[in-house]
Amino acid sequence: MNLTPNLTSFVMHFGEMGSRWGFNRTVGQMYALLVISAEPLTANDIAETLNISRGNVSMGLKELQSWQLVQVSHQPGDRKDYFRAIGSIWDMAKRVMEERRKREIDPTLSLLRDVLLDKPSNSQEQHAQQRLQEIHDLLESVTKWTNELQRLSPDNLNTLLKLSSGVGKVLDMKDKFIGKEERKESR
Amino acid sequence: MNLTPNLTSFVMHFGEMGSRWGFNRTVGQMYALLVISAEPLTANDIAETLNISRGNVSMGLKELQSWQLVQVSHQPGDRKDYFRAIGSIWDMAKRVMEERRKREIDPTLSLLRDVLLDKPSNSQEQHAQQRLQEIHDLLESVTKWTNELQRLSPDNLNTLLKLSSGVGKVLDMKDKFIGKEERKESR
DNA sequence: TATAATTTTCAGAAATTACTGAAACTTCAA
DNA sequence: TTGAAGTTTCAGTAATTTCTGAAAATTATA
Repeated sequence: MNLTPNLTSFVMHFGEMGSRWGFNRTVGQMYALLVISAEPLTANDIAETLNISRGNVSMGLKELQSWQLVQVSHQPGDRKDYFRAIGSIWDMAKRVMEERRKREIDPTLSLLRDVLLDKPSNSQEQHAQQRLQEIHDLLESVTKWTNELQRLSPDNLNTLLKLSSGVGKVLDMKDKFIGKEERKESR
Repeated sequence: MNLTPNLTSFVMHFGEMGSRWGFNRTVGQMYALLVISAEPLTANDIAETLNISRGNVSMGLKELQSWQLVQVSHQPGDRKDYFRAIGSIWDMAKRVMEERRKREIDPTLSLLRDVLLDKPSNSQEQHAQQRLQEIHDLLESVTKWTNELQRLSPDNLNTLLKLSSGVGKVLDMKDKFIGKEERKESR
């Protein structure tokens, strides 16, 4: 397959950025390619278009599948595997959020929990634990948020994102609302 | 300086995670060390405690300063530089968010803007641009959100984080509320 | 200004990570 | 079964990143 210069530069750029997003250059390129492609592609299409080895493509696709960012599909009467990027932009965003949480936050959270179980044995530990507790609490809140976001419908996600300049407003709403809800519930 | 086993394991863990968070192992360890330390440390303290070379510490501290995560300070009558992690957990969280946005989102956003300026020259580009437009819009919203979050006081950030499980509720109510607010404002 | 204390730089070594391509494996159809 | 079409694996190599340590630079003090 041949890409226009414009699209090539996007694909290459995504490769460069790849490392900052947690996968390597070629995986980034492969994903970009799949995202912009109207049709599903075979591993060979990808290897050719990007000029990388067939073996590398196989490994890269495995990685992308582990992120649940690409899906295999098949064409009738053709036994090759065809790959495409999963669903909507929201699906992608959710998956990336989820995977990064798993890789970047969960392990630390679990270590922190362990460390915080021990009683501090001296003033150095005493002080350290205070900081670690703060980090723990923050990460735990972030985790809750991402869980919550996972559950929202695309519609609500959209609303929430567009609401940005209204974070202040959201906070205001919360007071009134939560207040109301709680009063209602406790009645 | 000597760390208890517990703290050592935290520092080492932070090193391992470092790469997932955008800096290398030793930079991660250095930061962890500074975060849990009650007193500011000299570059030599750090090199000794972590068993890494003085030169490496110097480069690492530069990196951490570029993230604005550590500050230099001085002790009267001592010309050594002392380093400490910046302020509160919120300061840290904000800085990390900000830096990651700069490194992970901004460059892509700017490339996307460029690519989207060109009129699609064929149906391949046509389709690609649609997807790119979606990605662009999403990233732009995320950017706005992070800007908004930067401005919030620790108090409000706290409230917002704690709100997580209520996001759904708030969104449901949103229509009524935004309606109400706007009516109020336009009066 | 000289020198001692401290920090930074950077060339090369070490460690890590990514990539290739040929061989092994799997799957399907005849 | 056999073999053709396709995929995966993985040992070895290439590329990249990180780290060291000695030399250069900086800064304060006498």
